[in-house]
Amino acid sequence: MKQFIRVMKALSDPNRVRMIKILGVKELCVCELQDLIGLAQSTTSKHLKVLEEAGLVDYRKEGSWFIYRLSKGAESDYARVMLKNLKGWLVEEPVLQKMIVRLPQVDRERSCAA
Amino acid sequence: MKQFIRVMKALSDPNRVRMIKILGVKELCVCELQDLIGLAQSTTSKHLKVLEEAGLVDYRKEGSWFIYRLSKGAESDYARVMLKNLKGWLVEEPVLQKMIVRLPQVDRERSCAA
DNA sequence: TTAGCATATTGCCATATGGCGATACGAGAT
DNA sequence: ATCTCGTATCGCCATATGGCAATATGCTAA
Repeated sequence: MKQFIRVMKALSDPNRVRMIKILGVKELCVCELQDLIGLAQSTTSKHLKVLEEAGLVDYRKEGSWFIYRLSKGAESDYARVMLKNLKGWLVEEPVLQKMIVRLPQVDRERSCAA
Repeated sequence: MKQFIRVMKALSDPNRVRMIKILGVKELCVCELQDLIGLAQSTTSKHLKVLEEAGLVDYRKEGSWFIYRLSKGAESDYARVMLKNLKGWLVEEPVLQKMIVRLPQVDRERSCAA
C-alpha cells in the first residue's frame, strides 16, 4: 500500500507529470528540465526526488550533471504500469506540447549557464 | 491534465483506496463503509465525494440509503484504467484483507442503526 | 587550494488535505 | 407536523504539500 500511495502521490502534481512526459521523449539534466518547465532549481530538484523515490525515474551522473530518465528497471509494478499508461495519456495537453516542441532547441551547455 | 490529476489525487489516500477495493467486492451504503473502515461518518462521506468527482465511483439512492459502487460507465479513460489495474493490485494488503473478511458479516440494518 | 558550476538541502510561507464534531438536509414513519 | 435515520455539508484544527530564496555539497578546472 505504501509504495502504491507513493506512486499515486508522485503523479498527483501537474509539474511532476510534465517531467515524466518530457523525460519520456529524452533524458535530461536538472537545469534543462528547470528551463523547460519554468520552476526554480530547488523546486525542480525536489520534484525529481519525489519521482525517484516512487521508482518512476532514475539518474546517472555525468561530469557534474545529473542526467534523469524514466526508470527502466522493474522497480515496483505500480511505477512500471503507470509509466506505460502515461505513454498514451496526455498527448493532447497544450502546455505539454509547447514544452516538448521547445525540447530540440534546449542545449545543456546553454540552459545551465544561467 | 486536470482530470488525470483528479484521479491520481483521489487514489493518493489509503482510506480511499481501501474503499475502492472494498467496493470492488460488493456495493455498499455509506454507513457500511464507515463501519468497515472505521472513520467518522463525515470523513467517509467526504472521501466518497472525492472518489465520485474523479469518476471512480457512482451511487444510487435506495430509500434513504446511498448505495455506492465502482463506476461502470466509460467516464474518463484514467478512472476506467485505474479501476482495472486496482483489481489485481493490493490483493495481499493485510489491513484490506481483514476488512474484506468482515464484509459478509456487515449488515445494512445493523451497521447503520448506531 | 581556490573558483565556479550543477545540484541537493534547508528554512520559510501560503495553501491543500484529512481528520473530527456539529449542523443541515431529505425521505419515511408516526 | 414531528421524529428518526442516513447522508451531506460546514467549521475547525493539525499536518502535508508546493513554491521560492538562501545555503550546503560535490565535482571540475585552473
